[in-house]
Amino acid sequence: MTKPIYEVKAQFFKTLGHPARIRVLEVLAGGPRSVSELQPDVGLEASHLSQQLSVLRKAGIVQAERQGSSQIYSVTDPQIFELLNVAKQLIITSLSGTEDMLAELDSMNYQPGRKKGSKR
Amino acid sequence: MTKPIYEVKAQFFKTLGHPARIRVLEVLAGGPRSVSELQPDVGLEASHLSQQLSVLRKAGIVQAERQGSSQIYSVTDPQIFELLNVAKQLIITSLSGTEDMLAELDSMNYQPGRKKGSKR
DNA sequence: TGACTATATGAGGAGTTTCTCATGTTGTCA
DNA sequence: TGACAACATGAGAAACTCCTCATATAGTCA
Repeated sequence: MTKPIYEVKAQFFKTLGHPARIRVLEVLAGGPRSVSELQPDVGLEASHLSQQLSVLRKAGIVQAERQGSSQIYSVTDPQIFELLNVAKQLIITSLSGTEDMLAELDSMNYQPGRKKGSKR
Repeated sequence: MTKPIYEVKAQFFKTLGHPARIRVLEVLAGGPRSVSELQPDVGLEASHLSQQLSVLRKAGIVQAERQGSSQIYSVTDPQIFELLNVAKQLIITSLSGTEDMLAELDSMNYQPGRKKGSKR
């Protein structure tokens, strides 16, 4: 009952298809972190974060190691960051194609009065 | 109201998180195709395929061009194939890590009586 | 124009995911 | 041992996604 490749791939992408899970990976790019270190950056309620981490863990994308009373999470395979980078590239390229989003970016740059750093 | 990067990324991966949509991209790797050319390979009922194509279109991952009575679909940015390849690599590496799946692969190789080529 | 082909859109049930709240487990430290 | 901290798990409502079926639109060709 081995699944066809495209199903495994789709499942894999699905696992990445959640803002909090992406956020976790972005933070882990800076090195291993405990759950309580992740929490403020990801900004989820503790149990919810735990659930999202469990999704990433079950997919084999991150791994946890107990250290005293904390669990230290880290990515299993640094290639994941390459994937995130290619995705970013694709998004940038694609933004240049869709007029409205480009316009939005434009307006961000051309209005010096706006707090540009206020996102996030 | 610009979305934070991790939301856009998550949305992007979500778009890839469906077997049929991955399948479409795999077929389009061989060059542009009309909907009716895609259909047998993807194996969805026509209207369902149309809906999935619309998801990919709205995400800017594929584009359609009318040619007579057919729509010819193609990928917008060939970098998407790089993404699919990195994903494949990650999956392969990750398979080597999870014992059960490796065992499954093993059993495929060690049973000569089985039709190995029967998938897909 | 009418019949036909190719593709798209909409509505709705079934299934899945997300998130909250309550509770469980495991480790630390006094 | 008991109290506390750090994390995980489970149940359930709300929101979303998938898929089917019915219908719509656009192009071709007689």
